[in-house]
Amino acid sequence: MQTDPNKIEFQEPFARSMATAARMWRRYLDLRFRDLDLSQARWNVLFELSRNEEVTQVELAQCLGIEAATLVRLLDGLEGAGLIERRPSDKDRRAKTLHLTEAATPLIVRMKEISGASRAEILEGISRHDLRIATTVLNRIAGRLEILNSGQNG
Amino acid sequence: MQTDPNKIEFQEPFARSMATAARMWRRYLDLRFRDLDLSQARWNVLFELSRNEEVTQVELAQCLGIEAATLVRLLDGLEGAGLIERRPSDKDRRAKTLHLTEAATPLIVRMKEISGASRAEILEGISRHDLRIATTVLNRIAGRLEILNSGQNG
DNA sequence: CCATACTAATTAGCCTTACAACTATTAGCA
DNA sequence: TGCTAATAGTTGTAAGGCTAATTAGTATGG
Repeated sequence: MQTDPNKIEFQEPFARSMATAARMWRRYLDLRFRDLDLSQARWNVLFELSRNEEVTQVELAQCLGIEAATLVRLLDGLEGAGLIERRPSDKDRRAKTLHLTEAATPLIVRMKEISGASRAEILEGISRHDLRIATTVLNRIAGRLEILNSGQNG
Repeated sequence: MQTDPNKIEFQEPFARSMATAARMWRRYLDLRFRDLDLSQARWNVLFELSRNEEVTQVELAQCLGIEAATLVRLLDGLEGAGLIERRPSDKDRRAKTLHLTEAATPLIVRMKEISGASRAEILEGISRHDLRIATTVLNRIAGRLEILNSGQNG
């Protein structure tokens, strides 16, 4: 570690804060979504799908930054609830393309409201400037971790 | 929502980045700790305990920002691995105080090295200034969420 | 063309986390 | 003092995330 030692004392608190904030954020959203019988994880799937339909599972997992195996169960739940459909791809018989159902659209509107309101509530009082810096930092970290993780696995 | 609409477009990307970065960070640490048969979650417990022994489970859960019920299982694992002990409190017969064993100390040294090195690796190239702003933002969020969550539950 | 390597989706099994319900104990108040 | 409310720890159950392994299908190299 030839890193500037002055920096190290900032790194540990950062890591803790990030982990805690992320956990609590999810918890809060799960709470807010409970009336709709949905969770933050499922909401993310629906939201991503609403921006980008016809994708395959692998592609969607990539967008969401989760493993394909994790996505399978989320999709099982959403399919069981009648919110999405899996259709066989006509290009590749292994693959399935994902589609929102009619039932999903009003729900997505409602969820957008809730998640937007929650975000505003949680982030209230934080300046645009700071939020943008924080976002940049987090993006950079995610990018770095993607390299590091893929370096170990593949 | 009478929030400045200009801000909203920054909020959604922030939330996504935070969730993704936190997930990937945990994943990377779990990978790095695998040789030691430990996980990021257990490491956090040991680390917090090394700074603050003799606490009860409720107190420790508070420090870590997790539920007491969640901590129980983590402690079960650590106790099974011979790294901690639960002793009955002499002040309150319901409570137990937590203590590291001899076996834990060399492991903690090793884990501190690994987690420090990982942090440096992941955060490399991010300026102290930005990191501090990001930390402040995340801390503020955690504080806000604590209020919001407790407001719903208790 | 066929054997081999890769890829898409799934399943099984594990860990971390949460909530709810339960037991034992303590604290408060009437 | 004795009843009631709160608190410490535990257990049950469920969801989300991961890896590893399986199955089916595609691509590639000889």
